[in-house]
Amino acid sequence: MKPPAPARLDRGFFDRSVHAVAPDLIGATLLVDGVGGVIVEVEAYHHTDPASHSHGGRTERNAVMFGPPGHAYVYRSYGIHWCVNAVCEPAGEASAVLIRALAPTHGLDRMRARRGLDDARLLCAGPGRLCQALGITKTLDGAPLDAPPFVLLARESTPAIVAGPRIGITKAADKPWRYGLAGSRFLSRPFRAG
DNA sequence: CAGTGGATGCTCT
DNA sequence: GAGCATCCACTGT
Repeated sequence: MKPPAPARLDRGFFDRSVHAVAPDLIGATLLVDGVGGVIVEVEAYHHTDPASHSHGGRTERNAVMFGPPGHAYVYRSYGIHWCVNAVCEPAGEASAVLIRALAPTHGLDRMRARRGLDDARLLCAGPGRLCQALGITKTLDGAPLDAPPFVLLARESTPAIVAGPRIGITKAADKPWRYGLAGSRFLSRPFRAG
């Protein structure tokens, strides 16, 4: 017997608190046009969190965060990189999970060509790196995660998850809202005691 | 391995 | 005009 195909995550998966969705995304598989891998690192940004782009209210850039869950919020970081989030919670709550690192499993050659690197460990180890490897840009801002070019597959077992402070922020920097797959070689940075 | 600084462009005040 | 949810190259141990 052929094992059952992994379930696709539907929009209902994201229609929960960002603090529930974020750790549940660890171990899920994210693909864009067939290129991607297993999510090993994420960060949660709640609308009541001063570090969240949505904290100051709706603007042109963060408008997608105020829309329905299960969609991609893509923004430009430091003028150079793209970063991708999954919008969570009921529409209007404006919370999202930043996807920070993948363990590459699909389309390694295309990732290497886009990144100009051979080392699999560095292809998707960081939010800007993974967007470059998967070809994610502003054109996917607002796109649903349960339709092409995205594929999002549920994990098939519950992994060991570690948590710690988020990276690269100055506000609410003490909150332990970064989640990672314990022991993964593909994290953007190691977890302190994990 | 740790720390520093430059690149680079858009958003918001 | 300031401030970034980053990355890379370079320095010094």
